[in-house]
Amino acid sequence: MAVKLTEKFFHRDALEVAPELVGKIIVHRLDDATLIRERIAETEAYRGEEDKGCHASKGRTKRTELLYGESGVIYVYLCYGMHWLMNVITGDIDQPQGVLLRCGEIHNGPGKLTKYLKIDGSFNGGTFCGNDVWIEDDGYKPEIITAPRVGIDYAGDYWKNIEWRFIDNRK
DNA sequence: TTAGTGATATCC
DNA sequence: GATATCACTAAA
Repeated sequence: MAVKLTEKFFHRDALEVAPELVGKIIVHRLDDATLIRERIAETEAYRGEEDKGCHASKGRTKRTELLYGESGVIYVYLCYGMHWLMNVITGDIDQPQGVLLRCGEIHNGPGKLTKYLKIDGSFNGGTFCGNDVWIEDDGYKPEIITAPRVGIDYAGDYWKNIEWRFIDNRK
């Protein structure tokens, strides 16, 4: 019994959505109808302009515009010229918040996750509520542990240590 | 540990 | 137009 998540699921606070996304299954349907599935093992919440780890903390730009937009939107970001990091936008319009899908159960690391799922920049601005990429709930209830987010050393002690990273403890 | 990679933002 | 930055990975 796999239930496809709808816009309603994403239209909540990032801090509610992020832990609930752990254990869900992301599905990508290719042109030839092949389904690529991977269970999400780790997410991170990014929330608001005051969150120094969030791209939107530097202000609203063309790049971060999506963060302010509709929930359920896919925000794909090219990092270090090679790796696509995949986010889902949550919350209300004009609130820059989202959840980074940091890694899957099989393929650890955000770069590997998107590579396996064949996600790239062409998905930026898409939606998880469409027919190409979506997220399923098959009833799996992971044991979730929290941890400080990674890769935001520049964000200062407060934001650096806040535990907005959610990991499936089964890993 | 370090090199490589490219879009973005920020500085001229 | 130029440069500094960056939520990473692979190779060594």
